[in-house]
Amino acid sequence: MPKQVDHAARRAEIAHAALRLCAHDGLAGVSMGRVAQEAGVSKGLVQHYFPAKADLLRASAHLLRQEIERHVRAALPDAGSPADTLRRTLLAVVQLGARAPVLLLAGHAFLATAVADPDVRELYRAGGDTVHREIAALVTATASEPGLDAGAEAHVLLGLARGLADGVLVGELDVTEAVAVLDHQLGRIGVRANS
Amino acid sequence: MPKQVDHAARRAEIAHAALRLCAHDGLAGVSMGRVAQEAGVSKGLVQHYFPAKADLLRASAHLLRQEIERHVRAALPDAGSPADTLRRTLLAVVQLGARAPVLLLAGHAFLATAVADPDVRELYRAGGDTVHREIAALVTATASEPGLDAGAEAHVLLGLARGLADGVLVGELDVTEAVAVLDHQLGRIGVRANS
DNA sequence: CCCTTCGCGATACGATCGTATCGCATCAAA
DNA sequence: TTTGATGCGATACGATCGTATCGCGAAGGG
Repeated sequence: MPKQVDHAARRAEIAHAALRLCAHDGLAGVSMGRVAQEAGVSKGLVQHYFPAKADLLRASAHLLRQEIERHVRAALPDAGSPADTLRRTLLAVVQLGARAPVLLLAGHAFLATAVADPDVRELYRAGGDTVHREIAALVTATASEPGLDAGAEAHVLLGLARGLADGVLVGELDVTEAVAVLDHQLGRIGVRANS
Repeated sequence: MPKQVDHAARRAEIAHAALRLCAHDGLAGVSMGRVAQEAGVSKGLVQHYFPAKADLLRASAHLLRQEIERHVRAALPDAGSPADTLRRTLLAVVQLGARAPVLLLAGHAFLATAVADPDVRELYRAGGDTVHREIAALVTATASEPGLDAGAEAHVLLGLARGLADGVLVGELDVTEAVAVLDHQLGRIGVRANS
């Protein structure tokens, strides 16, 4: 057999470069040539790993989902109480707006393709569902208030966190305010800021 | 004087066509030629009213803001109590995801340009601020719970509404669920669904 | 009735797009 | 060391991009 390279790693590198461009200029700024330049490789190489542009975009969307998940999970190094885990998870989402605007922006840019491309659409739906289930489980585990509808609360918290992240992104409010608002809402279902 | 036409109307028509394309394919799908085709005019005409593409995009962003405002205000034909107004306003935001996905999608597509272009960025920030102020005023006017932080509540409600709209958009939940979640949260600050 | 002035279509241009194709190193197997 | 499959760069091509420029038709004032 001839030369062997880490196929997956190269693909990820290129897709990552595409995400960076996407965050900076939107999907409009993503072209094969620019991705190659951003990744520091030749245009031919990009073509080698992604025969068509659609392949590259799909791969980028999948990578994006992984990256967001990684970012959120990275905020939970030491798992404390369920209440703590819940709060830290939501905080991580809110902080996406400030710490990883790249991911948020790319996520928004892909929304348009999500309504057109069934694959990407399913990616969004499934991703959202998974997070919602996890949040709901944490709400149930916390359960300091009786008679709480965990599913509804999860939707409130998740929707709120995402809305706040966008608000932070456009400078409508800063992270401190957003965190305060989130804690305010968390307080209502019995989750206090300190641990 | 030679021929006279409604300059502003033509500009609006063209910008509207751009928004439609933007919602369908994202900003990547907006080109001078396609906008002309979508608007049913010649490419030269588009160029006549918008010398550069950036002009067209800026105008589209401004039109988008107006359209969203119009959509929300259209949901308040008969102004009832402040509580009713508050609920209907937020409902209108949530229903953007189902009834006018074009506007939501275009809004997301422009987010990337909002972080780059100071003009568009200010558009987003100012728009968000205005809505927030109005919501906060309505919360204050409703005020069935004592000791409520109207600003924080407004952020919760607005963030939630936007997050829910996105959720509806990608099919994560349907409008009925989203409305139920919104009403659930509204109930907490003393706003009931019936009037 | 002519003539100026503006609205608008048509065409042209270089740049860049996505994609196809070719050719040359490179390295494992024989 | 020969060999052949493979990684990857280079080049080419038509389409489409954004923009510049020209010219005709129309319409109202002289």
